[in-house]
Amino acid sequence: MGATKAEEFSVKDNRVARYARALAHPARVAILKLLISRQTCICGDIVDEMPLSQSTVSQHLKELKAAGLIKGDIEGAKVCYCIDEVEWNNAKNYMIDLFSAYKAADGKCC
Amino acid sequence: MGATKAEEFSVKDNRVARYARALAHPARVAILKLLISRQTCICGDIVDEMPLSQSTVSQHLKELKAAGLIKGDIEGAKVCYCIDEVEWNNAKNYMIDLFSAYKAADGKCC
DNA sequence: AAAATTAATCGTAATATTGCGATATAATAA
DNA sequence: TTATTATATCGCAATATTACGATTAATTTT
Repeated sequence: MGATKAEEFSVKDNRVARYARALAHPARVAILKLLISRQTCICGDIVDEMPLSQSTVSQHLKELKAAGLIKGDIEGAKVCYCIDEVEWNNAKNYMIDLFSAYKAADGKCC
Repeated sequence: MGATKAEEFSVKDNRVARYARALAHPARVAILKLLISRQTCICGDIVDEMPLSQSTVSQHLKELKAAGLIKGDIEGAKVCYCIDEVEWNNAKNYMIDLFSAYKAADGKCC
C-alpha cells in the first residue's frame, strides 16, 4: 500500500533522508555547485546552464528550497538564489556524522 | 514525459546523486546505522529491528547494495550484510567534497 | 499603455519508489 | 524426507518524482 511510513523512524534519520533526497538528482547537485561556484548569487541564469526547461528547473529550485539548502530573494522581476549557510552547515554536519560513524571493522566482517 | 534525463549531467554529479539517493529514505539510513553500530555484521536481525515487512526491508537492502554502500555474504541459509568500506569511503569523500566546496559568502549574497 | 521578460504554478504524462502479501528458492533441522 | 527457517523476488496498489508546455502574475522596457 501507501508510500512512506517515515513516522516510524527517528527524527534524525528523517532529517538525513530529507537532505539526501535533495541531493538525489544530478540536476540539483549541478544547481548547488553552480550556486557555490558563482560567489554572487544567480537567478534564471541557472536555467540557461541547465539542459532542462524553465519549469523543470524551477521545480528543482523549489525542492532545494523546501529542503532548506537554498534560499531565494526577489529582486524586481528576477529572483536571486543562494546557498542557505545555516542549513547547509547543518546538512554537512549530519552527513559527516553519518559517514564518520563508520570505522573500518578490523576484519570482523563478511 | 519521461523521468530522468540523467545522461545530461556529469558523471560526478550522477555519482553524488546516486549515493544521496541511497540515503534518501529513513529506513535505509537506519539500516546503515544498524550495520555500523553492530561491529559484527547482521542479517535478518535487521528485519526484526525495522518497522517494515521482510520483503520491504529486503528491497531496501537491495538498493543499498546497488548503490555499493553495503555488501552481503551468503552464510548458509542466512546472509550477512555489512558496510562496503571502499565504496563507503568513496561516498564519504564525494559528500565532503560537495559540502566543503561552499565557503560562506562574505555577505555578498541575498 | 502595450509588449517583453522573469519566474512560479497548473495540468498532464511517463516513470520510479515504497510497501505488502504471496510465492519461490535455498539451506538447515526434525 | 518432510518441515522449518531465511531471503529474495513477483505482482500489485498507492504515491512520489521528473519533465514539459501552457498559463499566470509580476515586473521592466519600449
